[in-house]
Amino acid sequence: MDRRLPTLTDVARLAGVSYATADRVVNARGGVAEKSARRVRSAIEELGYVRNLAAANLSQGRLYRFSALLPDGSNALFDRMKALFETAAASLLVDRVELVVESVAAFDPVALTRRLLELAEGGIDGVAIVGTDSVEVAEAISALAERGIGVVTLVSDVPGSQRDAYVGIDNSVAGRTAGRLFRLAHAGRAGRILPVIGAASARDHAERLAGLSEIVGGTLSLAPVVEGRDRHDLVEAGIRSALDADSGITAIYSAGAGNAGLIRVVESLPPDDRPVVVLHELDPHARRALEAERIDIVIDQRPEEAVARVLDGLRQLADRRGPIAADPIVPTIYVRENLPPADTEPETGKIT
Amino acid sequence: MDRRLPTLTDVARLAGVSYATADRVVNARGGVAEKSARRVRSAIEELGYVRNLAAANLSQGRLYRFSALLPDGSNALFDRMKALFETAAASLLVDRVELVVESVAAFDPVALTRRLLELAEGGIDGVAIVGTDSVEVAEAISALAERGIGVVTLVSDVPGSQRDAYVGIDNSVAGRTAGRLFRLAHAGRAGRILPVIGAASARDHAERLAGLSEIVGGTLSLAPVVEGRDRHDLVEAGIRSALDADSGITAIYSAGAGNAGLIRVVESLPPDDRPVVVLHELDPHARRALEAERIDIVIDQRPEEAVARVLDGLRQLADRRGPIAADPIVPTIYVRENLPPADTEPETGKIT
DNA sequence: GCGAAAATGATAGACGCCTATCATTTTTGG
DNA sequence: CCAAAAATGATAGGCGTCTATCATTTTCGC
Repeated sequence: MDRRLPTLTDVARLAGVSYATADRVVNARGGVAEKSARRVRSAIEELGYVRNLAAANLSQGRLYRFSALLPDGSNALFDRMKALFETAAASLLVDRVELVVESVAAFDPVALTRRLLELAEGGIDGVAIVGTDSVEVAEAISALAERGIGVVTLVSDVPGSQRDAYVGIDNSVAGRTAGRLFRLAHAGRAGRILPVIGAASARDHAERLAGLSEIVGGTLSLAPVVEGRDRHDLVEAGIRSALDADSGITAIYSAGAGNAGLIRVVESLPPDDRPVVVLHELDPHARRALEAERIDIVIDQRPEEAVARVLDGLRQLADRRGPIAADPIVPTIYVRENLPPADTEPETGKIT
Repeated sequence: MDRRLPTLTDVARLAGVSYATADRVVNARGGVAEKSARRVRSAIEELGYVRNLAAANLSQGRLYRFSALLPDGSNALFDRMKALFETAAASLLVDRVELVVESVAAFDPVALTRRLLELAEGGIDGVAIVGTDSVEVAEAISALAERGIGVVTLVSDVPGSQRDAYVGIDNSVAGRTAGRLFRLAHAGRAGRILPVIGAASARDHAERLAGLSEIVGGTLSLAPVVEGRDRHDLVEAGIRSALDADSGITAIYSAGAGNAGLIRVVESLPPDDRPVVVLHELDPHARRALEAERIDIVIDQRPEEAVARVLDGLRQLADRRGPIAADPIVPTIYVRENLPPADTEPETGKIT
């Protein structure tokens, strides 16, 4: 049954050297004649030897220590990610991975930097952070990288930094995707899209908007942008006045948060004569609106996938299994019919 | 730095019993007074003890042996899955997981059953199969389940069997999703959708078609179904004659394979006056057509995710970490703009 | 061919868990 | 209260790797 895999002892025997020499080769300790090294390598090749990571880690009492720093404040996406990280933390314990999820002040590069440097002192193996476009943070990342600590940026990247990977969507792609869907939904007819963003200064929102503009054109035009500061009330007010001002609006694209406000507006319109609505992030509001056919499309970042990739990536980095593979996360399109099952966790709120 | 996690020895000490007794409790060997067992359990609780799986497996020389049985013949989806399994196999070796990917005769329950029973004899730990609706196969699965071998069905389920999980999309959901997109793309205008399937007897195709019908209605109707037997030439011919016969067709839905034929037809139509096209599986043909704006939507099963889930699930089953979590895989919608990067692997074919 | 340097061999202990054995203590029933 | 049964303790060996030490052999330069 349980055929065993070759061990380093097998390799040494086949190579005709001692275990010690084989070990010197695989662990690059030096002091081995090239001739012997070659024999060991070819024995490894021949036997298909693969080092037993479990045994290796056991022998060193290795404990992976990772930290995920998420911005505080309430935000559907980060709340979800936090929950996902915490669930993952429990099951990772079996593999000797200790994952700590922390909050840091949102939009505060200084706080983030400080915490990163503290972690570096604390002897951590890897960190996941939500990037901020700031020089301090980029420098802190370099400091971590120097110590061999893996750094993965999540949702938002830190441009020009030495992070090992970015896990998140390309916002320009997301915007173009929205644009494509608007074109599809207009079926060649003319229309005007009302863009709603948090702030023009928010890079991700701006990128989405730029992506959208790339695709629309021809029969579709853009109405003046509403800046809703990601707040329900402002979003609601902004959209209402835009709709009042322009009866030619056939579509609404919300690139930011505060979508409860948008949904309230749409709910007050006649269901059979409302604009096409595309928004971001599948939070409970969005899900309900989609189910009620008040909106058409939700573009989502797939936090589940992002979290899984982050953790995978951090582990690989910690094992020095080479640079981590990272195709970008692709924004996912949800319509009413392909919604994933709702999270049924009763939200005990207990943090362990 | 490397704080260590509590070991069973720590637990025993805290509980005031010997290691042997603590071991008897955690491994359910029996012969322990309830009073002692309780003390051990509460010590485990208090320390947050989690058994070190790596050490456990090491001590037992455990080698996970999994097998993935995929139908032979050439099929874009299964080819892709095969490649994914093989890539995964290499990196799983580090974790002492031996994964063998095999082909079995497609649509042949007898061959599948035979191979399953052989594997059961061979002392395997888990199997992934593409289900077939057949009693023999269901019985073979039961036989494996009895021996404690994990069985996961992939892409297509085996109804009424004891498989531990099904990993794949709900085809009815896929069909409804397509329907929703057609409604969106018609923007309230009337239209007629031409459905193309492999054969009416193929359950998955039939389910997709049924899903589609649930959603369309009102202004949208269905043209007579084209059965293309998943062959390019037949699909092409079928669609051409359907389009000739009915100039009112505004959309085409291909629920099966043979889409190269469909694409050829669309390429021969004027780009600015062609039907809305939705088809399944992001193979190279589909990707090119999407990029060239000859088709509009591809609904994909996400083979990457499916394969990852299968392997994860098999491992969990082998470790007896309880029943495996399984939200269904949700069919993904691709438009031209949110395509994942193409597979650029040069296919060296080298397996290490 | 000699001494120094380099390479190699041999081996032990640790990591945490599993399995097994045997001795000892405690509990139970009559 | 005693014998039998049940529970508990103590401990050894092994899994594959890493780290370290020390002894021995081979190679090299002159």
